[in-house]
Amino acid sequence: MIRLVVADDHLVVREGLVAILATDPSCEVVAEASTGREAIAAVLQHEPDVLLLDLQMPDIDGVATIRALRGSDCATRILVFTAYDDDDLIVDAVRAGVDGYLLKGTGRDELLGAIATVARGGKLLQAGVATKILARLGDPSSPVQLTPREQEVVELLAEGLSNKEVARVLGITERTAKFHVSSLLQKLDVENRTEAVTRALQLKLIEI
Amino acid sequence: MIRLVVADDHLVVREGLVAILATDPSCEVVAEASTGREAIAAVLQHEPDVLLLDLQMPDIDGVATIRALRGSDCATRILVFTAYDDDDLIVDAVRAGVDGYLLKGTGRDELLGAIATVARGGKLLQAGVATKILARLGDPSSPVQLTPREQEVVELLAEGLSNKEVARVLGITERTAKFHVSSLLQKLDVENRTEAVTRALQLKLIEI
DNA sequence: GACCTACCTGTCCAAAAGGTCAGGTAGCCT
DNA sequence: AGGCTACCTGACCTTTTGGACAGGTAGGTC
Repeated sequence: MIRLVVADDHLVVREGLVAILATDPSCEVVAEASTGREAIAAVLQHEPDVLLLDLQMPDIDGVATIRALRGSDCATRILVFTAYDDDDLIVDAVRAGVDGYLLKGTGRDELLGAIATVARGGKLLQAGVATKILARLGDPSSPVQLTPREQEVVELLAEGLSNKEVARVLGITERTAKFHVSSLLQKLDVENRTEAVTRALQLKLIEI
Repeated sequence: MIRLVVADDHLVVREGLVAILATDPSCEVVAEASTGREAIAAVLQHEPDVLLLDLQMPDIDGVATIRALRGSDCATRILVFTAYDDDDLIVDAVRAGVDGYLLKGTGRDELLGAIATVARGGKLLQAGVATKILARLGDPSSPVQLTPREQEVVELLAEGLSNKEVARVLGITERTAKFHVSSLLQKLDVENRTEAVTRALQLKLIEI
């Protein structure tokens, strides 16, 4: 018998998971949680075999929940079940130590199979997810590594600051600000600050 | 008795909705669909009272599904149930003629109440959704309306093109390109082309 | 000490950017 | 016809930008 805790902030998703799990006599949902905090409390209290966890939740988000549980001594396996196929989140979650990563839309058999797998101590990545991970780690196509200063500068560029303004904000001379901008243009392989901002956004170096 | 069709590409969500609806003896799910095409076919075949519809689906997306059904003569009420609280999608869906808009995470009572409301012919917008609609329509805080030419120019700016390059691409003089850039800076209320790109991205005038 | 990186600064210069003032055309609407 | 918008162009100006030199410091590693 596999004991589970289901954590998702959406009632409908929780109900759906519970309904599907109810069709498998070897599964038993011992608790439900709608926030990260509730999920942590439920896991520590019930010590289930598997935690089915959404990444998006109020108060404590999924990744933080994973880190908190991994920091405790509980042996519960964590199976992420989320709508997000965002690269960064997947990488973060996997780094935080999940045992499996499923995308919402997963079918009944795949879901039950995944639960059985991680309950046995196995690891599991869906095909699409694995592809993203490998694409990120295996093929460092754009390992653009900015220095802390360059990071600050590119963020200010996105806000439309001139070299002079950047210099004032950072407490350096305009000449040095220009130096950092030039470094950025080189690293990002672009010809002007406007394109640098676009490229930085594409590479997710900055957000707006 | 309210007859429903449930359309969502995620099995878990469909199961969740069905499970919740099963607790209400006045509701009956007559069909499920996992794509827009299936949803249209199911509605035309069963002519349910209410269609519970997700906006994100393979083949035909939710908004297109709504338009297709509104174009037919079926009297089925459409209740959108989606994870997206994206402003544009909500506005599009409401414009396409939905009878209600619920966000995933809606509770049991609210869901059943909403279904009963639209089945009676009522309209329904969740508080959060209504706020977004009003914010968009009632308070035209930034009704930045670019001319076709300005739209072209701002897209080229995002690619890092200089005025001279913009002029060459558009077949105009550099002076005219500068004119359009100046117009953009005014409309977007910014001081330089770099900030103009950032602002245009924030306003979703362009994509990268 | 030699070496590396990150960081900072200077001078000189050509190009680009952006504003101001002053025009032009074409199409559409009342 | 008059008014409107979108679009295009010119001359002139100041500021900004970005590159090409050529250096400096501080902290860390080998």
